Amino acid sequence: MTTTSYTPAAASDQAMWGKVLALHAHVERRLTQALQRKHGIGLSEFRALECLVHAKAGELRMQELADKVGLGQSSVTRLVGRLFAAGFAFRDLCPGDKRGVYAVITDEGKERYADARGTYSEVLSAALNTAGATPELAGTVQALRSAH
Amino acid sequence: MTTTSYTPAAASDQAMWGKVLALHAHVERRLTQALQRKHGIGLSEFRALECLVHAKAGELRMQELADKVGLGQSSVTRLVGRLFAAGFAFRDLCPGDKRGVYAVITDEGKERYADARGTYSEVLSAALNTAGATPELAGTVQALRSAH
DNA sequence: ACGAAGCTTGCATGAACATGTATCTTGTTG
DNA sequence: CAACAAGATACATGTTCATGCAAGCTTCGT
Repeated sequence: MTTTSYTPAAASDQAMWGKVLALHAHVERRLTQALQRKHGIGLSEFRALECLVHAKAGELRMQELADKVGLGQSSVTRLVGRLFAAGFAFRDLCPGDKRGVYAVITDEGKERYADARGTYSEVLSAALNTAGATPELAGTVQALRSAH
Repeated sequence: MTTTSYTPAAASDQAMWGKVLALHAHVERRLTQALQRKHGIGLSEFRALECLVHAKAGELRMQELADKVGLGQSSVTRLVGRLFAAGFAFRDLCPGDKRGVYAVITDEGKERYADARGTYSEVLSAALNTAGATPELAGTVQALRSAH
């Protein structure tokens, strides 16, 4: 009838997604502020460093990094540019394919990540706790945590 | 228990939040593209219209709107400016408090919202389904839907 | 009670920044 | 050479932070 014939869970999906959005906004805002204030880096930078630290040899192709941090390809070009400007990473040519570029983390980048990691973890759990303490989001947080 | 010195659930919180981020990025991207392509409005505009439609008299104070859509105060000033430029809303002075401003939805705004509402609902459910079909996110989506 | 000083609140504006889309450059491959 | 792939760049948008301004509120001296 409507565009698709019949979408049974659409209404509850919408209510559910509204809570996810509220939770996401709440948590991400706190993480952003804490990382910026205590360590001088943004959330995308932190997550990129995290990916690089855990990657083999501390390096990733640009497109791989884009997928892992959930950004577009061009955003990652500039993100790595920022990491380079801050001394946390550099670009390296891919030996086999001269089109390819590796983003490589530096020792300084590893240190900054190690510094910020604790903050991230603490603030994340704290933000989830405060969100879970509100009646509106309690069920959502609990469901996510139970599911692991 | 120990919120500060020792956070037992921190590690799993981090893993869990990574999945929420992936899900959020996936779904929001699809919603953004669908609304922009089919109805020529952004996600924030759609959500603002939704808040206004459901608000008493179709009007909200700027700060109320900011809270509901999860944006900062200045972002909402500009968001309502865009809605005004598109003919979907206008500003009205608050009678009691001359500092206050109401954002009021227009008939045209209500129509555009009614048009886009179906798209939003369908794309949301579809995006949740595709995400839930991946082994990585299946558990997360299921947990959220069960919790409703 | 009056009223002015000082703080707070609600919104607007300008500059900086991050992101997405489209396009361009360069390199690879058939 | 044609077709395609990986990144870089140009441009337009949207978001935030810091700031500014105007209106309400509070307090205190007279």
